[in-house]
Amino acid sequence: MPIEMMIRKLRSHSEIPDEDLGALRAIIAPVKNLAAEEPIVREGDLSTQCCVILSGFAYRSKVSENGKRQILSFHIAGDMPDLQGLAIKRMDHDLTTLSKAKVGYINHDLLEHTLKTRPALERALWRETLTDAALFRQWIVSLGTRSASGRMAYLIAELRHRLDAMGLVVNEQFDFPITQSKLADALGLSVVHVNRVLQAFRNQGILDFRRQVVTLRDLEKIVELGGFDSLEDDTNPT
Amino acid sequence: MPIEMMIRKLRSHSEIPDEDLGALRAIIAPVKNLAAEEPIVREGDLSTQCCVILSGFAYRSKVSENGKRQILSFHIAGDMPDLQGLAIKRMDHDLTTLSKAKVGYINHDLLEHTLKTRPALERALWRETLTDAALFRQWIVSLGTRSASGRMAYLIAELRHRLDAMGLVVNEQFDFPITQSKLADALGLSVVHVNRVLQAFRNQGILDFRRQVVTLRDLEKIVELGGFDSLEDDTNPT
DNA sequence: CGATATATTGACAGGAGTCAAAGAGGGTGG
DNA sequence: CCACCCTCTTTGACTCCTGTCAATATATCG
Repeated sequence: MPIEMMIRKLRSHSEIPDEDLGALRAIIAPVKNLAAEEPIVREGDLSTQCCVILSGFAYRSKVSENGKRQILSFHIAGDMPDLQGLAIKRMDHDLTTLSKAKVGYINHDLLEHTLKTRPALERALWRETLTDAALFRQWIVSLGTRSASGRMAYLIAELRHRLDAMGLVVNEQFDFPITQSKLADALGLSVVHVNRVLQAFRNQGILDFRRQVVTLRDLEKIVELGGFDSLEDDTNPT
Repeated sequence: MPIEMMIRKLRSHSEIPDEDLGALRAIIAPVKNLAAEEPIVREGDLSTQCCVILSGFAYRSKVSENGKRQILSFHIAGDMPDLQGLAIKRMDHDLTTLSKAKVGYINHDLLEHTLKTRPALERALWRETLTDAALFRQWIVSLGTRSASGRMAYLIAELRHRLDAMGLVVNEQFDFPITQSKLADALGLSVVHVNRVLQAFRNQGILDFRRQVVTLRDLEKIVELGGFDSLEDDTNPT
C-alpha cells in the first residue's frame, strides 16, 4: 500500500507511536489519479487540505515578475509537498504533477483534530517541513555556487538519493519523466544549454537521460561534479 | 526592550495568548553581546538552544565542496535564525554575526517544557520556520531567474521590507554593515561584478551603498528591478 | 602612520543565452 | 497501420553577461 511510503519517510526522521500513525492513516482520503501537468494547488490558493504523493512526480514552482518560471523542487512518492499549508494557509507557489500521479489528501480540519492529542505526530510533521527547508538551502547553494553541469549533477544526485530511499532506483536507473525545458526552469539555465550539458554527460559516459529514464553510468563522478553530500541522515534528535 | 521585537514579529503572523508570550519571555537567557563575524552555531553542531537576534545582523551560510561560500539569508532584530534546530538538532549550515549584535538565547529543554502546554505558541514557532522557508523559495527564484542587478535589487528590497517592519528604516535609509565580497557570496556573483552593479545603481540614482549605509533613492525602481512582491502579509489562517 | 582589508578599474576570457532552423519521437485520427 | 502534427530535442552561429586576473586607490584600525 503506497501510503506506507509516507509513513516510511516520516519514520526515517522521527519516532512516532504506532497509534499516531494509525490515526494518520485513518484520515487520508481516497486516492485520486491525476494526469501529468495537473495543478494540485496554485499560488494564492488557501489550502484546506494537504496532499501525499503516492506515486509519480510533482513539482513546486513560482513565476517571477519577468515571466520566467522557476521550479523550486521535485517531489516523489512519500512526499507531502504542501504540508506547510497547514500552518500558512495562503500558497506562495504552485504545486503541479510532473507525470501521472496517485495522490492522497488529508483534510486540514481532520488533521488538526488528530494532532491536538498527538504531539509526537505534530512534531514529525514539523520536522518534515524543516527537511524541506533544508533541501531549499541546498538548492540555493547549488544555484549560487555551481556551474551548469554542477547544478545538473547535483539535481540528479539528490533525486537519486531520495528515490533510492523509497526503493525506486533499480540498477542505477530510475524514471524521471521531465522535459529539458523544465529541467532548464529548475536549474536556472536555458533549454539549449541543458541539452548541451546532457549531451556532454552522455558522451563522457557519466549518465544517460533518454525517454524519461535516467541511467547513471558513473555515480561517483556525478556525486563529485554535483558536490552532493547525502546529509548523513542522522538529523535525528536525542 | 529589544525582546519585544521578536514578540512583535511572532504576533505579526500568529495570535498568541499573552501568557504564552510571558512564558516565552521568562526563559530567554540574558543577552550576550557579540562582535562582528562571530560564529553563533556552526554546521555540524548539535543545537541545544536557539537564539534571538535583538540588534545587529547575522547571516546563515554554507560552503560548497568547491570551496565557495553561499550566504543563504540575512537576519535582523526579531529573527530566530536557528529555530529549526529545535526539531532538527544537527545544523546543516553556519550562523554568524555580520555586525556587532545583541543576541538572546533560549534553552531547548526549557522551551520544550514551555511548549508542552502551549500549542498556540508551538504553532507560532512552526509558522516562523515556515516563513523562513518561504524566504528561501524567493531567494531561489531570484538566483534562478534574475540578472545580477535584479538579484541585488531584490536583496535590497527584501531587506528593506523586513527592516521597515521592525522600524529600522529611517528616511529610506538603513544600516547594512556588509562588504561587497559577502554580497557577492549571497548573490552568487563575483566581487568585481557586485562592485559594478553597485556603481551602476549609484550613477543611475537608484541607490547609494556607502560606509555600511544603504540610501534608497528610487524605491520604485528597486522594487521593479528586483521584482519584489511584499507577499501581502496576509498569510494568516482563518 | 604604517599595515591590512575593502573598493575600484581595466583588459580579457569564457560560460551560458539567444535566435533560428532542422531532426526525432510519440500520439492519434482516419 | 500509416500519415500527419505537435512537442521535444539537437545544432550552429553569434552575442553578451559575468568571471578572472592583476594593479591601484581608499578605508579602517591599532
